[in-house]
Amino acid sequence: MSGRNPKSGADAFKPRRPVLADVAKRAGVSISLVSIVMRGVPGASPANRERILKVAADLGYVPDARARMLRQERSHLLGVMFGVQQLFHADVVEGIYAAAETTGYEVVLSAVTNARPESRAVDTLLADHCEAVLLIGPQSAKSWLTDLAARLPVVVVARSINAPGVDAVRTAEAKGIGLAVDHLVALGHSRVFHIDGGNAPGADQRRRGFRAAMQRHGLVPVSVSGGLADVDGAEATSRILNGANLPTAILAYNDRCATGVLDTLYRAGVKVPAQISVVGFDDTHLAGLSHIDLTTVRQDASVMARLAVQRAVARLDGPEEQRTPRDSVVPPALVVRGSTSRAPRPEKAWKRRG
Amino acid sequence: MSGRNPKSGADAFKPRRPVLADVAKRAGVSISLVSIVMRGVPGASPANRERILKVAADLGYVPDARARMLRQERSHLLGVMFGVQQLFHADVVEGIYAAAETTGYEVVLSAVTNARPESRAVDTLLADHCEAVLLIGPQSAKSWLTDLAARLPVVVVARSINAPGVDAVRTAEAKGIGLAVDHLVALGHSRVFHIDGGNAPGADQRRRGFRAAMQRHGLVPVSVSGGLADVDGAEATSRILNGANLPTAILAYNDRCATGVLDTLYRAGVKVPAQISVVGFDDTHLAGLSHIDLTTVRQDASVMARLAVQRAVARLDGPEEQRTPRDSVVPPALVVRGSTSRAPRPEKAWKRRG
DNA sequence: CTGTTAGCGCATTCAA
DNA sequence: TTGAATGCGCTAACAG
Repeated sequence: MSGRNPKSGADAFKPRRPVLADVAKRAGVSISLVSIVMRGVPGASPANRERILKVAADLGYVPDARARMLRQERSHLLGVMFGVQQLFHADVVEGIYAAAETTGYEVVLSAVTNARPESRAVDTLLADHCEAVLLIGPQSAKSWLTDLAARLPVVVVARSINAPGVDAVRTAEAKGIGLAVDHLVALGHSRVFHIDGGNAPGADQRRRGFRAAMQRHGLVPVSVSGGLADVDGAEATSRILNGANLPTAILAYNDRCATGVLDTLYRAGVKVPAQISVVGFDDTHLAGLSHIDLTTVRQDASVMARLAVQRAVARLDGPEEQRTPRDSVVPPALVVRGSTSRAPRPEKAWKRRG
Repeated sequence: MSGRNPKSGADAFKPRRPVLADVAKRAGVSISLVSIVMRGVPGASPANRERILKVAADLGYVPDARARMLRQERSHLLGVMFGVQQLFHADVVEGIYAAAETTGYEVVLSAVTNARPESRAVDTLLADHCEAVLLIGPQSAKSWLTDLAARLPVVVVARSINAPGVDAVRTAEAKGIGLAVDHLVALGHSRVFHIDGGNAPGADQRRRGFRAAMQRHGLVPVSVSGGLADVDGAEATSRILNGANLPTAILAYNDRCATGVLDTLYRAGVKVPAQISVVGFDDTHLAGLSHIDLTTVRQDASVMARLAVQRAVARLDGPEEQRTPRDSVVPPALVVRGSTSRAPRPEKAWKRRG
């Protein structure tokens, strides 16, 4: 009970969090020695090291990231912008953490939500002194990305973008759609519709890829405007069902959109895949659920994440020839599940009721 | 072109990011005036304010969060730990951002992944000087939470915990399970099994709630060990199907687990809900997909998020009587969908094949 | 191996 | 309304 803090009068004040000096005083050494120990760099005797670590633990000392980074020339921080509700983004984020582990960089997350636009998300990343930012599926204008890229290395993941100064890691979207079309054509389908993603990441590439693949097979490509949510897929499907021309297969912009398609077909009493085959994109966890059991084009999130981190680190620390932005294209793969089957014979094809 | 940086010799150096002093020099005013303007506090003439803001924008000045927070007594940061793959957590995170918006606190995210345990996630939050932490569905030991709560306000969301010093915002789990049991009993079910969540958040409460509800109806509660992933639900269902005693309804720990249940039943040729009814928990986006169409117990993520933020802020800034931790219980609601129906007549009940 | 010193960018007294 | 000085907690360079 002796030797307590001899500060004047007041008895109950908020317990300040311990700092380097507190640890030093308690251990009877200098501040810089404690700093050396906390950073794990050589320069302290084993005995002191052990004792200081013990004192620090006792006090509950946690290094102050703010002060540490303020002092250091570099932050070694990678900023990641992602959509908190996006299944595919979650896969990429997980991969980014794993990939960053071995690089000496820390990851800082910034979420995009309904109430939090991309610009806000990135501003906090900048304020935090991230050295590079990885943007997952950004929707912002190209010019905005270009401006951002003038300030620090920007790696765009899962959006096909051709903006100067911006690194991109993307799936070969057109090729992926091509795989899906080839698969359907091999199953005898000829009336294949594409429900596109509107302005969503990669939507344009997928639309083009669809057109090219269909034409390659001598078929007529029909694209219907959709979006990235299930409601978009549902609405588009309703429009299709109300139209004159009916497909035997639907290629949705992504898995989530495809669930909306399945939904609407199911409610309309259309059998999948007997009457209409459905293909998604992404191979999110959703697609594998056996009640959905969706044939889909797989984007490899962990490979994309690894490449994205590699690119960011190369831009920052790599040799000169690695410091310029580039495109990294990851090959997609078709995952065949139960939502596709041989095209129905014309006379057995689905007819509108009533 | 006069008055350029008079630094010696070198011509091409890395473009340092602008700081307060750069803006001040360019605008021909003092640093502190720029500071006043950037913080938006009174003390500058409208003319100056406008000009300074313009210069700052031109230079691409972004306040340095590290330095700002180092200087300030308080960080006004709320740390949020969440599982990046958890659908329900995403809903809560979104709600937390929305709720924090009006409080003057910023949100800092820290993800838990396979390779990143909760302790690491929280350590970064502490290093960042968060004033309080909101932990979504933490799995860590109670003692760890108690220790943490000794350092700063801790709000646990979606886990029923009775740890001293810890705030909790949770659903009335037992009541939710009770609603599900009541629903099933009203449909004539008597052989109801519960696939539990093992050690997962709330699992124990749900198990107890199940037992109590069944006994209230004079029925025998059967609990089977499960978990929070779909594979857990699938495995448990296999065991059930191989057992001697067959249920007419299964209550899964959560929606994700329930999809595993549906999956396995589907593969085994068991019709849902004709032969077995299935109920989930959470009402994640998953449950509403019509191909899953799962009757489930809804946890209101946005209400929970709002309460959690309120509690954190009250602990930090509230009047004295608000500064002690407490439990906030959110009522659940049953969402009836297509995975439940009237119990099959005994003679029509599902029989094992072969 | 250890302690001393300076300064990162900013907010904040206090003077002018 | 403005400007000069101080220090937040820490690291880095140097001196003992």
